[in-house]
Amino acid sequence: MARSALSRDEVLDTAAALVREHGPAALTMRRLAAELGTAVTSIYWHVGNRESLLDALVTRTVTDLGTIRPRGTTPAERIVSVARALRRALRERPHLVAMVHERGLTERMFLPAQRALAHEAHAAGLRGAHAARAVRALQFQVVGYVLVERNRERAPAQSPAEEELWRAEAAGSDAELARALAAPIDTEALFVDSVRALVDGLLAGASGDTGDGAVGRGPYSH
Amino acid sequence: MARSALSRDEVLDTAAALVREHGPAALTMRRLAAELGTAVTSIYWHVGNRESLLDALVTRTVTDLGTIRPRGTTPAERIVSVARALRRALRERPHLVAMVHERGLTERMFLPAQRALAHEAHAAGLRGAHAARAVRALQFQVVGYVLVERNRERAPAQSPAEEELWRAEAAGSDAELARALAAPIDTEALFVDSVRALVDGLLAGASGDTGDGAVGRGPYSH
DNA sequence: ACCTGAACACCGTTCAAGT
DNA sequence: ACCTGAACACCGTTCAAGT
Repeated sequence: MARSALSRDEVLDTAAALVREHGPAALTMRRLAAELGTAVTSIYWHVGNRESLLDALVTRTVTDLGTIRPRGTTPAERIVSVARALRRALRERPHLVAMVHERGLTERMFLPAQRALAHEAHAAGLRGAHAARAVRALQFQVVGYVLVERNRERAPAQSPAEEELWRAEAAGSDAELARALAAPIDTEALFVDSVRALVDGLLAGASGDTGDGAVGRGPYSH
Repeated sequence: MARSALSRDEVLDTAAALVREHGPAALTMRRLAAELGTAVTSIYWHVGNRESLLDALVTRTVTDLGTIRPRGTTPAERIVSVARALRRALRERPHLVAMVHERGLTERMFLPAQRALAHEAHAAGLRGAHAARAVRALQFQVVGYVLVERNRERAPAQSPAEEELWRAEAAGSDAELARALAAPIDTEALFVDSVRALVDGLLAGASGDTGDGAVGRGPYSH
């Protein structure tokens, strides 16, 4: 049965669906062609090659992540809300986000959120280079957190032997701490706690200076 | 020329060298065989298949990252020193660390550092579940930071058009902030600032309680 | 302008055969 | 116990040929 005309968008749609459902490894040109009901070589006419097909998928994902609306009344609340919204968006498309990451476009994907954070940092009284550092610290933290979190989810089950090791070694100083570290993590709660603690630390340094200065001031030289 | 007996260790060594010098994509069974001067199939006798070869490389990397010695006098200083040592170790083997990450073993790799952080959290007066959260917040932050940082380094050059966009949009509120965000990042300084700020935020909540409690206490409900 | 099958140079892996 | 070449089923990509 001769299928109706193939289009670039159709190729991208089916490719995205393939990645979403079966992971990036499933996106081979031959399988994609089979899914589309065309010859493998037809795809090349529409998207060039596999590399630029992936580029296109990644670009799409980046623009999809474009909308961030802060919620809450205080700057700190609004920053936490941006962080949470971002985390949710990233977690909804794990494979595609991983592809964005592999291609080094994580930062670009983050531009809209960065803008929102900059606004809130300003509202919180931070200025100039000082504010920029706070924005970037938050940006790195949120993105980094989600990357680590995703990694944990893919991780093979922890061998019980290792947990025992942990417990034996650390029990001397704080048994409850050792137990808590051996227990599973509530990653949502930890995320909010982390962002909150960082925001507290960042805003604590907020005085009107425009400064070149460091965010904290302790003697942590190396 | 018949080469001397092949060994599993020799296979792993050359494989690791290949990854370190030419990236993970260069590690094909055929190329590895050529490098070793043997038939492709000999490798299979020693390491099973490509998958378990990668497993072995990753396991090696994890144990290599095993030694962490905190430096400094206050707990806060010592935590920052652990974070910096860790960042350096991760950055020395970018490809191998990426492989560890892909295989979901980032957390395992982090066990020794986790132990050191737990010790310092205790010394700083944090206890029980409260201390565990602080340890994990730091752990996620450091690993996440390095992941994001590595990503930036692989990123394609930012198009000037985007920077202009940024500047135009944000200039209204804080011109210097906009300029600072358009400038390149001193990632080392940002890293230390971020860790410091997080430590400040985490230790600010430190009172003797064993608590279930959150690290901060503000009303950031959603 | 769009689609096709044949062909090329690569993969990882298996297996029967050697020593 | 260790090594080998041949063969298999997969890749992405190119290209001349069709409509």
